[in-house]
Amino acid sequence: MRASERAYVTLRADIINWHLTPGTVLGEVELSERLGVSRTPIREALAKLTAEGLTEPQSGRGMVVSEISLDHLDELFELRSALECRAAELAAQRCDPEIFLALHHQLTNAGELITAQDPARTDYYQLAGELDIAVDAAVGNHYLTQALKNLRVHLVRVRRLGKDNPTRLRDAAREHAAIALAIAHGKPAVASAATTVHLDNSLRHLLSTTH
Amino acid sequence: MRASERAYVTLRADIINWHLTPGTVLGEVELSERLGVSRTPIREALAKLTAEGLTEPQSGRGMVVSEISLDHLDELFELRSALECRAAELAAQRCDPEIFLALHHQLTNAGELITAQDPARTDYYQLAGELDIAVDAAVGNHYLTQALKNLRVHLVRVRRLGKDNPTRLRDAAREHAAIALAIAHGKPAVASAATTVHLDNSLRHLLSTTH
DNA sequence: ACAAGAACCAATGTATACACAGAATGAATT
DNA sequence: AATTCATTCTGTGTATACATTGGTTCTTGT
Repeated sequence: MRASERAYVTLRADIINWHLTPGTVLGEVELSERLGVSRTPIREALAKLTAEGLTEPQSGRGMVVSEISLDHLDELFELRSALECRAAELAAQRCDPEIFLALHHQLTNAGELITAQDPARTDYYQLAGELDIAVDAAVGNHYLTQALKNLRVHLVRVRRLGKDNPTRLRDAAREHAAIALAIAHGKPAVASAATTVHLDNSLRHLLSTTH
Repeated sequence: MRASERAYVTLRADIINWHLTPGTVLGEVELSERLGVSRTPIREALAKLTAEGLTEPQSGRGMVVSEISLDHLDELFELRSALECRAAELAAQRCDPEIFLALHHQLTNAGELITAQDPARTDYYQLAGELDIAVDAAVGNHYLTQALKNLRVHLVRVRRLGKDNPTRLRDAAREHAAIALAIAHGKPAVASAATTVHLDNSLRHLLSTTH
C-alpha cells in the first residue's frame, strides 16, 4: 500500500472515530513525524480529506479538522433527505423484491441486536449499512451513489454527537424496516415518504439529545 | 497565486472547454513542462481534479480526462433532478419573491439573447447561471449548494455534447421562467414539478441530438 | 512463428532541501 | 506601561533527486 494511502486511511479513521476532534490543527511536519512518512504523502492525504470535507484549510496556515456544528445539522439533513428520498424512490422502481423483503425481516427483528453486550452497536449499524448498500445496488446510479457515499462520512461523525438511546435505535430500526418494505413492494411514493419520516425523527432526536 | 492553483485552474478550464478531450492521458512530467512548474503542484492539481471527477486514475499508471459517456447521462440527470428539485422546493419556501419575479421577467424575454451574433450563447448561459445563484442563495444550505456546484462542473461539459438548437434554448428559457415564477409565488410543489419537466426535456433533447 | 520470460525504460511514489510567507516575540520609543 | 516596528523563527510552497513499480520490448525456446 502506498504511504499516501496509509496516511489518508489513518487520518480519516482518526477523524471519524473522534480521536482527532473538530478544531484540531494538523501540521504537516507533526503528522509526517507521527506517521513515519515524509511530508509529500501527508500533503496528498490532507488534500483528499479536504476534498471530502473532513478537514479545512485554516486561514493562511495549516489544516484543521472541520467542525460538526449543530447549527448546520439541519442543512446536512436537508441534503441527506434530497438524496435518500430519491434513492428510495428509484430503488422501489428497480429492486429485486426478495432482497428487500429479507432486509425487512432482519430489520423487524433488529431490536435483538441492541444489547448491553454491544455498546458500540456494531451489529445494528452493520445491518443499517447493508440496507444502504442494497439501496445503492438497486438504484444502480454511480453519481447518486457517490454523492451518498460522500455524505455518509459526515453522518458517521454526527452519530457521536447524539446520546446512544436504545429506545430510539429500536424505533429507527422499525423505520428502516418500513422503508425496506415499501421498496420491496415497489412503491416509490411510500418509500420516499417513509424516508422523510425517518430522517425527520432522526434529526429531532439528535437535536433533542444534544441541546 | 500559488503554482498549484494556477495549474488546477488551467487544467480545469482546458477540460471543461474540451481543449483536453475525454480519454486524454495526463502525464505529470509532460504537464509540468507545459505549464512551467514542477511536478509537485501538478500532482496537487491532479488530485483536486480527480476529487471533482474531471480526471480518473488510469489502471496502474497516470491520469486520464474522464469520459462523458452518453450511457451515463441519464444517471447524471437523476442526481441532478434529486438535487435541483429539492433546491427549488426549498427556495420556494424561503426566497425573496422580488428577486425571482425579476428573474422570471428576464427569462421570459431571454429569447432575445439567442442571436446569431452570440454563437457561444454567453448572455443566455449567464442568465441561467444567475437563476442557479439565486436559488443557491435562497436555499441557504451550504451542503446542498456544494453538491450542486460539484454537479454543475459535469453539466457544463455535457453542454458541448448536444447540438446548439436555438428553438430548444428558447423553450428551456421558458421552462426556467416557469421555475422562477413558481419559486417567486412560494409554491414548492410547482417549483419541483417544473424542474422535473425541464430536466426531462433537457435530457431528451440531449439524447435525441447526439444519438 | 508464437509464446513466455527477462531485462530495460519510463513514469509515478517518496524523500529532502531550499525558498518564502506569516506569525510571534522582543526591544525601543512615545 | 503600552504600542509599534523589526527581527526571528516556524511552517508551508516548490523544486529536485532518488526509489520503485509497472509496462514494453526484445530475445530465446518450443
